[in-house]
Amino acid sequence: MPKISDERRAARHAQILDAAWTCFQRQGLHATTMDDIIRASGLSAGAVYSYFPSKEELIFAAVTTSLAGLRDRVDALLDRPALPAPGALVREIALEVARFADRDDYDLRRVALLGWAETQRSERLRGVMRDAYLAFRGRLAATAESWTRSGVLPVGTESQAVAKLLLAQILGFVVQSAIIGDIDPADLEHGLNDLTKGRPAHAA
Amino acid sequence: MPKISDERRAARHAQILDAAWTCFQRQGLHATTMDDIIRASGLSAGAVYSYFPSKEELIFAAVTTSLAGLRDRVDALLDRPALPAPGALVREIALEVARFADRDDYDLRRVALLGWAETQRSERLRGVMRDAYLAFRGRLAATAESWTRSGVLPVGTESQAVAKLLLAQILGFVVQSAIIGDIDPADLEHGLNDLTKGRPAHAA
Amino acid sequence: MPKISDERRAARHAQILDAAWTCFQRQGLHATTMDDIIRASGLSAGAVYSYFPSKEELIFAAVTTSLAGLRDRVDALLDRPALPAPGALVREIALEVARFADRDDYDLRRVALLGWAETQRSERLRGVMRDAYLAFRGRLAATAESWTRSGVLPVGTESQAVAKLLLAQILGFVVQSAIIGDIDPADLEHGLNDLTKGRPAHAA
Amino acid sequence: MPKISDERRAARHAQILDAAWTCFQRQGLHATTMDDIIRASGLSAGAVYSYFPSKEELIFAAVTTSLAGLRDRVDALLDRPALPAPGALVREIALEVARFADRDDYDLRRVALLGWAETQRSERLRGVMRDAYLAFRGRLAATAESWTRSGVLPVGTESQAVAKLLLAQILGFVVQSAIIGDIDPADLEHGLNDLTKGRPAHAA
DNA sequence: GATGAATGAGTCTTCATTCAT
DNA sequence: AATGAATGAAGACTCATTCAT
Repeated sequence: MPKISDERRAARHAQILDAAWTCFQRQGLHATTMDDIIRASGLSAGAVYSYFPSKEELIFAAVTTSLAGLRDRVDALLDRPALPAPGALVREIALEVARFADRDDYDLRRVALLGWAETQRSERLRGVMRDAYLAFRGRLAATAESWTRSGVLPVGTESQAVAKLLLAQILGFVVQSAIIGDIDPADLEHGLNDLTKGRPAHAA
Repeated sequence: MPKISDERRAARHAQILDAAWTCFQRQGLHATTMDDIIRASGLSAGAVYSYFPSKEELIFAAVTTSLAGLRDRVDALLDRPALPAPGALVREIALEVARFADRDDYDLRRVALLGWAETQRSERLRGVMRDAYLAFRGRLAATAESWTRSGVLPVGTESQAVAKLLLAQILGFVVQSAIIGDIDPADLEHGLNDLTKGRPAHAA
Repeated sequence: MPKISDERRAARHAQILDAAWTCFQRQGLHATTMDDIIRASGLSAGAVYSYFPSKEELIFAAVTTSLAGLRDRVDALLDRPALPAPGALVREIALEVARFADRDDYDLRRVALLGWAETQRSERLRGVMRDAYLAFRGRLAATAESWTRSGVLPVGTESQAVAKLLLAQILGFVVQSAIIGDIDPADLEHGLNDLTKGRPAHAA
Repeated sequence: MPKISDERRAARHAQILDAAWTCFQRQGLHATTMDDIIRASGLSAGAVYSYFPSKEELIFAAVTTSLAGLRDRVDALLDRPALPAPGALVREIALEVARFADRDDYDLRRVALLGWAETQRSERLRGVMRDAYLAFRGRLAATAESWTRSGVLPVGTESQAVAKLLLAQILGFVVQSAIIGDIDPADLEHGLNDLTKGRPAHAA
């Protein structure tokens, strides 16, 4: 029987995670100190540590939470009965990624870069992220299959290769978005359409 | 010791940079301590600091050097008189990126993730990286134009959009490569060919 | 540990300052390491740094605190309704300075030399010290005026010049005291009396 | 048989000492690094170390040299056959101290403060400085005796006490000069004359 | 349960001095 | 004799974590 209600616990949890992301985003994962997060959360050191036993755990939770948010949004997009053509779908997903901001100071694109780097340090995080992207890619492969079935893509399409390419386009959009900053979701669609209208490579 | 020769200076410089990359790759940029690098380089603290005035500068140099290496390799690929079709070109570039390893313990893909994250902390690094990717994209746009001229891509092709898409594919390959690890340069080509063989979106 | 009481905070503050002075006096301001002070204070590095954000700040606080102690003692001397003659007053002040030792290992005279040197490095410290000595001299000037009013000094006395001379005598006592060590407060009075009994220069 | 002439050696010696003082004055004794001095001297590290075996030795030489310069100037003043009255003499000495500048960036007053502080760290330096001031005070005592003989000071004058007071006035002038900066050699004379014109303390 | 002061190992960096060339 | 690159022992300061109150 906790002295504090479950709701209150969950609220605190979210409050800390929010504070953490605000800091992480501004300063990066490692330049952010626990004190930064503690202050931003408005709680005490002890309180924060009662929710997350270490900074590593907090980083893990923060990245994982973002990944789950991304999954929910992408799932919503892919669960529709009638799916748009590849170019349009990529545009829509990229747009959703760009829009993913719970608060003003939260941008999934910047978050992603930090999480990816952390992946090189934490085996566990790499595992979770791999699983998330693998699941994402699995859904894209299923989509490719449905495109093949409906004749949008030719018979014999390698759905896994298509899924890898589409995921690459989205991830690459994130990188350009965060570092160069001059890319628009529609650019992906336009580029893909231009490429599609060309003569197939093997016929050149 | 009297004045050291320029060659020797350059050799020391490279020796330190090598040591730094070995460590950075193993532990990430910030978890690597100067002491790690100093020990790995076989030099003394003072010697390392006489070549790089701070850890930040060393990180900057390490990332920048990688970027220059990438540029050289990509340039070599794009400078050929007869360029392959889009799918094949993307495959070749991705292959080159995957092969970019001066030593066993150096992998441009892993390096890239670390550099991208650092970009969120260092305005200067972001600038340099932006410029590098912008130049890269410029070359891809020029390639798209030549494809348009040679009829590989249709008249009216937005070369900038195509370049953004192609760069996205390469960057996204890097991410999947580093995190999931099951992607092959050929996957990009195959996926793109499958997509290209489909009916153009607007004609569906 | 919950919030610490103000008294306890003040006690810790004084404890660190005490430790600092003990070290400063033994080894000088710059040869004293933070570790020396930390060990002498019996606290941890973090604790010391939570009270004083840097060594410079600690030096500043230490010198400033001494200055305040000096001011209090001198004020007590000058606030008396009936002031002694110049020679006696200088002797009394010098005696007070020589006695100023909160603990055995604290001697304002040695402290002064260190603070004066530091004054050449720290603009801020120079400002504080200048203000302190200016205030001291102001009080001496007021004293000179009262001597003039009571006829101890002749009409037309330049109270500022007298104040400068008296302050010089006290500061010079400090220097001789710290470096030569064979000077007694009474020496100042005797010397001044001998000089005073002589024929005025202009009347010679 | 040295490869380098004695003159050249002496010139080098002076050159290093000059460089040292320039740096010491700007930054203080301890904040000045050997590298600062080496660069300012225009010589190599090895060269500087062949003249002064350690930084401590260099500091000692620098302070000692200043002391010798001071002694020469004061001696010149006190060697005159007809000495002025106490107030005028103090003014002249203070003026000489204020003028003591071999180069623009050399000021004996600032130097003095640094040397005094160092005195607390170096037994040897304290000894040399004590001897120098003792000698100075000896000359002032002799002067006091001659004043007594010539009737400027009353019979029974304690020449040692007078000398201590006069030295205090000069040293105190140095302190006020370096820290407050608004004192003039003439202030000492005026203050002393005002005090001298007053009724002797014992007669008050 | 909560607090936040305290800990102390660990970080980056400097700098007096040496010595191979 | 002269050079200046190299050394490496300190130094100032930080910060994840704990635990007495």
